[in-house]
Amino acid sequence: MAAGARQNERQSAKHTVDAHREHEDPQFFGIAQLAAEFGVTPRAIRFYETKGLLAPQRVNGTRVYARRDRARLALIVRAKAIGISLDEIKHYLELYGHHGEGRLKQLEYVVERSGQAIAELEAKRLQLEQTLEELRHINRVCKQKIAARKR
Amino acid sequence: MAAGARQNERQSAKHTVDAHREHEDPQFFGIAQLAAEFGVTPRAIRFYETKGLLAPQRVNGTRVYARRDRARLALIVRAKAIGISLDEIKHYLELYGHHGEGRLKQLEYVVERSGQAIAELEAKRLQLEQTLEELRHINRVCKQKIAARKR
DNA sequence: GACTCAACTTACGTTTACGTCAATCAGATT
DNA sequence: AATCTGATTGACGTAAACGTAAGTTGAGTC
Repeated sequence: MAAGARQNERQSAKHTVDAHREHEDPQFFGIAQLAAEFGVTPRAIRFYETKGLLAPQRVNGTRVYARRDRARLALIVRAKAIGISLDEIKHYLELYGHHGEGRLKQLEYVVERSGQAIAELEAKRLQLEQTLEELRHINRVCKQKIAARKR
Repeated sequence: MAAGARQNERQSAKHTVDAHREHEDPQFFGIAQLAAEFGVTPRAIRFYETKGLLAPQRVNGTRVYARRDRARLALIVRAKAIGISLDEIKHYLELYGHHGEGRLKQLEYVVERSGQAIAELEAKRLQLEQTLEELRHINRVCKQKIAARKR
């Protein structure tokens, strides 16, 4: 992860220029860099792009990701871990994109959609907590039985 | 859901026998019944069986599900909603199966595995709550902006 | 200027989780 | 006996989410 950043530093010969950038957090990121950071493959990131979830700038064809893109990828990865499909994630991302500007109609739409999304996720959290509770029960019971045998 | 149970009652002509069973909860279930109850298709339930997640008794080839099978299906559906693969769910189910009997070694294994499962689910819950928090933030901000415009 | 090397595209393959017929068959109904 | 309903077993299809291989290109390195 941090190793990827180190390699990029080495590539540049301008020590002096690098020196004054050393303490800023980076503005842009490469695909391999992000892939390593979020534990996904570059292939996956390009795939997300074909699905319209990401749209990084290009420099001579090479993808260059800004911090906004990085944040979007972070949300994609989290949402995937929760078990949300890429199609649904696309809707989430649209909420992220449009909640700054927009006219009243737009804002009201975002409120409604995000409200729905929140409700769905809370339902999912309920399922998760029920399952967790059952597993904790099993764990508890087994520990008790083990303790009982050692007496 | 409850409509499925009603249909089965109607099929029997022995009113007297039915009458004394009326107030017991059913022992067995058909595939269409369970499918309706849990919001999945019969095809899906059969598919889970081919994957070794269910093993109902057969009566002349017809699948008959006991309450234990019903409970397993409930867990399958919940786990799927959380975003767990059928392969992983299989492991969960094995915990459910083996935490009653078994020798000490077995019990200790179940404790360890269920402990892992709990840790993983708690991690997932964290991701979910982070995402929820961000959505709530968006929702809040948009509502404020709308309120600001109406002034 | 040849070489390296990462990143790009295109195309096809794979796994998971089912859906969709089609044919069959057991019971219940008429 | 004929029919109808509901369930079962293949066989095949499909959509999502990538993996893999093959060939190309642009930017620095020797």
